[in-house]
Amino acid sequence: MPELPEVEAVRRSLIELVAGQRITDVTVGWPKIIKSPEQYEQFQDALKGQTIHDVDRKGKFLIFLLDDYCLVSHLRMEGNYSLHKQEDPVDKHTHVVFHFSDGMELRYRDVRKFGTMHLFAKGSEWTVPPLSKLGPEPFSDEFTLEYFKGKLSNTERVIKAVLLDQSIVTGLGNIYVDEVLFRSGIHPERKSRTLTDQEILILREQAASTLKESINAGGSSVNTYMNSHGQSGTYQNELKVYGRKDQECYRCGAAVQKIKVAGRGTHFCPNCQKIANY
DNA sequence: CTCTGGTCCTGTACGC
DNA sequence: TGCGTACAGGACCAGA
Repeated sequence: MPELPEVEAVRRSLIELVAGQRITDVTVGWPKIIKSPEQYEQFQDALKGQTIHDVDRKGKFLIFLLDDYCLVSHLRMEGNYSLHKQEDPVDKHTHVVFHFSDGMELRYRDVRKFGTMHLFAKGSEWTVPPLSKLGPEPFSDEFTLEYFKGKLSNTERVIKAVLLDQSIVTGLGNIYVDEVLFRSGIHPERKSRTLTDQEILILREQAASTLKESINAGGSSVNTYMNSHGQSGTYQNELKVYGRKDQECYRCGAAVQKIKVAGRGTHFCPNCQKIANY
């Protein structure tokens, strides 16, 4: 559920909590979260003695930079980090704990257990999945009109499926794709190759502006999502179609519809986002 | 190539 | 009131 703006909110709050912290030990309560190294014991061993220097992000991935390693963390549906004292009671959904030399600990909590962590030797993280497969972020210089046009015209898929594909553009998830398509006046089931140059231009602008606005609002707090300080964002109040099934479209008053597209619940306004004629 | 459906998970919503 | 069941979803994988 956390998408780019929410992960950015987490990154900003997290860096204040962990920058400079030295890891003395790591507890792993659910080994499946650790995707690499294959043996989670190696994950634990490698991290002992490492200091966290910075927390970066690409798309929906958090990237912890350590002395010799790089920890790549994906929160998936509802993973979250928080700092605790050792003596604080441990929630039953806490699956990974990073113990620090000052006695505090960073806890990774994830009710669904869908989140992932990859540990790589520093510098190699961009050469292997998952980071190597990511396309540019919507507001990056690499996300040029030529690039976007090329990707959209090169496939028979519907636009929603293309926007969810992290290898084409990274950071959008189910919520923001619906919002961006609404703001662009484009039906989620339009074949991406039928989009006009003008529509592609608008889509690119709206993808960037929607995410930027949400970042500035601290992200959206749908389903009680919060950053690592326990603060919620406010962008959920700005959502125009997501979660508004059967409610009036803010723009035209028609009832917002919910259908399934690319296997996902999809909200759109049938009046503002017409598919006819294509 | 692309779509569908299963997988991983568990809390929540819903029907009876 | 309480129980069973369907559902949600990011990324990935197998099969059509």
